[in-house]
Amino acid sequence: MDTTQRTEQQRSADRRRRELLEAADRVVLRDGPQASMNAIAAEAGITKPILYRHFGDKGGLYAALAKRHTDALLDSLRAALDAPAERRERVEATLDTYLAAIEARPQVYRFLMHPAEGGTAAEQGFDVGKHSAPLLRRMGEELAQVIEDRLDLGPESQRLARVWGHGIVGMMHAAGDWWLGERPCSRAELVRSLADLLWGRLAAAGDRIGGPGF
Amino acid sequence: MDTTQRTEQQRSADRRRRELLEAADRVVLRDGPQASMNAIAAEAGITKPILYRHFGDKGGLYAALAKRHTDALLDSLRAALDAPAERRERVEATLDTYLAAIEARPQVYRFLMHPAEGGTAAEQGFDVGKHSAPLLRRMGEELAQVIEDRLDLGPESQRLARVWGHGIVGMMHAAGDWWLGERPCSRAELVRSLADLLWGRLAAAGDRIGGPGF
DNA sequence: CAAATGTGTTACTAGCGGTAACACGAGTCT
DNA sequence: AGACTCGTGTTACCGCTAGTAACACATTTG
Repeated sequence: MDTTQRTEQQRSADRRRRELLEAADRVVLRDGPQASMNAIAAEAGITKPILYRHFGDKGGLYAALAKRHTDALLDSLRAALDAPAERRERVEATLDTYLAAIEARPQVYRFLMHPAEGGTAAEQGFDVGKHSAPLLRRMGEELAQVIEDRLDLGPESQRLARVWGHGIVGMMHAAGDWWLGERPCSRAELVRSLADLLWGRLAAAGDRIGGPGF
Repeated sequence: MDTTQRTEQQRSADRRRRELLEAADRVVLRDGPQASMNAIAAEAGITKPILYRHFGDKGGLYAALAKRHTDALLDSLRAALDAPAERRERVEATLDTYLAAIEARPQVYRFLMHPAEGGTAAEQGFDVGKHSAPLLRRMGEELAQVIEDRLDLGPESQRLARVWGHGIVGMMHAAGDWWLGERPCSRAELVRSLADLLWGRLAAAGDRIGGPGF
């Protein structure tokens, strides 16, 4: 029952845990989302059962690994969202922050986007704590909170903020994913185009000749 | 070399193929994206190798199954996009069509969106359909085409249209996914909120008290 | 000293995607 | 008729995966 014993051993366990996470990080960076538990264990210089003792199952390792990156990315996004600047500038900075992150480490973010997708049927029965689609949902909720806190949207503000939060995050994600694959333009151009979309240029645009009347 | 023989046998093969696809459809509707080849074969009353003879590998079966639903959904979306009405009405009709579809058969569309399922390493070698979501890409390209055809967006119209196509589709998808999970409001409310976002209400909204200056 | 605890191993299960080898039936060619 | 092809179906297998049991070693704690 000594606290000294517990803290000392726990400290060692935490250090190992961090080392294992870093090894997993390396493997995911190299092999992408298909990284196997065997490969991660080998990279860490150990064998599988240790991974399972530390993280329970693959979902646990995924969750721990995801938390690191989502927390880091969300911190960057919060900084961009909270910068003292015009709204348009803040929106563009936020978009650019996200796109720069996925551009720098595409494999990691592809890994983060795909939820658990377990092999066995254990996932389907009861998912008390792990059903969440982690990164996208968290970003959506976070953005929704910022929108609701800072914008005056009238009586439906709460619902509007949440819908917009998830919608904008989805827009950012899908456009970023497509852009990463095709690279049809520079990052700055993409940012400007998306901000234009959010700024109502879709509604303001004129019809082409032979337009919607037909 | 008779044409009659060939067409006869091919007709039979096509019929079997359709039957197998319908069995696969049933299993996916029941078991979700984790449906295994064994389960599909059992549902069809046969064994695995026949599936592989017809569809090559799991990706082929996925692609064939996906094509059916994507084509059907895209047809509905095109109809909504081409309706003779105001732009705002068309946008809302398109959003509502998509949301009604995913509401009616959530499992199918979850299957279509999350195909990647890291099986063996064989999948990694030749990636016919490895891209995260053919449905999202196709919808994005399709919408981009409609936007470019019908809107006058100035000199950068082509790039803008493609970015917006993928962005709007991503917005629709992410918001729909979140909405399906939480059901925080009615479908009509969601449609209106998203259309409001696209109509520039984000840019037009006023600041809250103690706003961005802090 | 002995008990407990974290670290590590080998060896295994069950299921997956995918494939070879073989067997049967129905039309076709000579 | 007999041989030949071709599509349909099987069983039995491969290599891989996630996950687990059983056992061994070191270290700290009572």
